[in-house]
Amino acid sequence: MPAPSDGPDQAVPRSRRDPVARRRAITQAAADLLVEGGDLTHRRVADRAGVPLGSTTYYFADLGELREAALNLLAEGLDEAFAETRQQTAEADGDPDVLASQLYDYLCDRDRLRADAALQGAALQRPELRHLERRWADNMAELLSAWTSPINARLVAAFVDGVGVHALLHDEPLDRAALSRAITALMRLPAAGEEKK
Amino acid sequence: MPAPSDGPDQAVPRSRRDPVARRRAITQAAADLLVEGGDLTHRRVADRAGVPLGSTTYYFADLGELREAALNLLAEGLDEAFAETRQQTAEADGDPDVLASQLYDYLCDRDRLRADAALQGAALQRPELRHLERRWADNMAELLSAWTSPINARLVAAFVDGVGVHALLHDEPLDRAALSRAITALMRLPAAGEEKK
Amino acid sequence: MPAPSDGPDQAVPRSRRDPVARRRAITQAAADLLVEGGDLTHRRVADRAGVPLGSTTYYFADLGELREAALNLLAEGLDEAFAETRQQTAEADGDPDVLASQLYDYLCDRDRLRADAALQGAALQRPELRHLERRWADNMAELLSAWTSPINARLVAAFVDGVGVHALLHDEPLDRAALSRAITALMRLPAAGEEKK
Amino acid sequence: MPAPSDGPDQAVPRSRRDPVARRRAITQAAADLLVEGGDLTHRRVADRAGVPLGSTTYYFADLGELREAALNLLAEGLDEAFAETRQQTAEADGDPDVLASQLYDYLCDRDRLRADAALQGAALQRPELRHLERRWADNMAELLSAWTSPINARLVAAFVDGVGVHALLHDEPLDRAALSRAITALMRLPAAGEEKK
DNA sequence: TATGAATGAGTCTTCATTCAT
DNA sequence: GATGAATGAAGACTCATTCAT
Repeated sequence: MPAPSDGPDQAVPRSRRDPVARRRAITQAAADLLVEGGDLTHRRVADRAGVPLGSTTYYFADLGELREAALNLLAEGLDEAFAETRQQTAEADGDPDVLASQLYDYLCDRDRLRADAALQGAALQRPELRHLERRWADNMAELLSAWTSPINARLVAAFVDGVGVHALLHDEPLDRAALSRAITALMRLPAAGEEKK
Repeated sequence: MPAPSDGPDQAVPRSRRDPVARRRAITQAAADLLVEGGDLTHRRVADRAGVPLGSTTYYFADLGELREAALNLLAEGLDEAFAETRQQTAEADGDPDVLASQLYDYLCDRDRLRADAALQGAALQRPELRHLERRWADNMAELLSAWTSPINARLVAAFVDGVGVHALLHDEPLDRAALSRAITALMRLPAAGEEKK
Repeated sequence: MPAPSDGPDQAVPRSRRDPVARRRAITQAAADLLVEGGDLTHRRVADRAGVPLGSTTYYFADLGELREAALNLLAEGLDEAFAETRQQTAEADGDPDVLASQLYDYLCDRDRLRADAALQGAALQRPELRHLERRWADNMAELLSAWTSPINARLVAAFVDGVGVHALLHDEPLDRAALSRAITALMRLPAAGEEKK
Repeated sequence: MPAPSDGPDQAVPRSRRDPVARRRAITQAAADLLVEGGDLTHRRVADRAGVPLGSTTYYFADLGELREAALNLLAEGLDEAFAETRQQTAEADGDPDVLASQLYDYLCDRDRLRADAALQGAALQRPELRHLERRWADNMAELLSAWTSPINARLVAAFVDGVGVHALLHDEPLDRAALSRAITALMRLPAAGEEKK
């Protein structure tokens, strides 16, 4: 994925004596494991990453640190995806349908969904990791803040989260139109006081 | 819970000689542990339940079975709470505000929220346990089906789930009015085709 | 060592399903290791005791607890030897020569000396174990207190300790007469004030 | 210690490019660790000395060698202190009080005491290191040999060792007068044969 | 010459599970 | 029926040591 600036030399052993790549490989393997929902153990990570067991403890002081790095990687991946979404919605100049469409795409990407779920699970279980999940919520709120009130933005963010989990748990396909309608409705919710009329 | 329905027997040491109570105590302890987010181990369960270590393997073939029983207990607890909610909303004769109010109460009960999260986490991690979480969604859908379309019911269910997780992860208090508005809006969403006008 | 009350059955497996004996065997093995000066590890203890690795952690929560139990065993052994010494010196009705003789015997028993050194080493390295070593010093002081002032008793105790370590470190045999003279002299030391005459 | 006797060279980063200083820093760090009673590991030594991990194995073939060097350093330190003591006692022209006073000072210096204990512990545990501890005893014997018989000198040496350990293990302050009396008495012990009269 | 990366052996510890009693 | 003892597998982590650079 990163630009292969290997130069013209050999390109095979990859990661031997390349601390950055090695660390990354380990982190990535841990992230994969997390997404797949299995337990995170040094052994499993090492196997998955194709590195000797000792490497995992060489690069990370303890399993918690490794887990955090992996979750960070996941969060960064989501951030990137998010930046793209923002980019495209910005161009749409406030059309809720475009936003709904973007979110629909998000909800169809099960890998992303599972990454998010992993983040959420970690945050739920370990309070000290809550900031990772909150990042996502904040991103969402920020994205929406251009188009609706902060409070509505939060409702939409919660809604999308809920729908994401539902998508993972129930396998009936999502209905794009219904989703679009729901998002539009939530974004148009009146503020307190101006209820109804 | 401990109604002393011992019958005319002797004064036994409580739950000794009462396999059902013992099994229940173990299951409950496991459920508590699950809600608290700790690892589930025979030892911890036995300690928590105040029973000898051997009991946990005597009553449950293996840890998976014990976990499932505990999750079932959790699900039952939620079912019960749900039945109550349904009861009260039924009496309200279709007033969305009453429903919103009920859901608000649900979202304020962090224990319930955490039980739900535990269920969700288990379902997310182990596909064979998905039915447990789905139960909750089905309950929700059924409750709402009297008042809105099935599809909207699902949207509301997802929304409530999402808001629940948000409540656990972010600690700002929830705004009852906003929630009420959102639920009402989602329930009133037009079906496909009757869009807009 | 304990009376073999095995009954008429088999007498071989010894310690199978005999928690007391097993615990004792483990403790003894650890004590032996300590006396020999090697590192104390679960594996080594298990090997030495002829029990599976898991047993050592089953009977002792952690290595520290095992070490303490082993040191206690050592201390008890010393206590017993001490009781005997006291017994015999008591019968001697205050004859310093008898005391010196006893101490000489003590200093010739290298096993005892090494047990003492192990205790001392542990106490030196881990302040929380100092009470174990102090026990020995207190015993000594008490034994001597019948015959000399407390302060002289402490001097003698320290002297005996020092000679013990010397005996371990230097291998020339000890001179019984010199030792006897030294002890007698230390015990007869005048108290402060009555110096010389 | 860091007298900048760099000579006319350049301003190097301190000890970089100065193998001797580096080796010494490592040895010193190891000695400190030994005195503090902690485990001796390459990592800990490197950290303490502020040198890269590799240095510790670069300068010492293995940990045993490093340990021995550290113990040697400790022994040298004691030797130096000893030389001073000898110097001052020599000037005192045989006054036991002066000697007792010197020993008292020694016993009040807990750092020295702990260095000695470390040496003793090492010698007790590893026979091949016994010469290190013996050095101290020999020094002592030599110092005293001018004033008393060799055998009495050994008794005094053993006594001082014992008192040193006592000082470390029991925290009541030492009584200078008693100590002085004891040393004097031990030094004046008659040789075998001339007992009493 | 020097050093950070690397790794496999070995440490403590926890645990599910089995089983004798 | 019940339960405490027992144990081997596996987990986290530490480290001496080796070696590429």
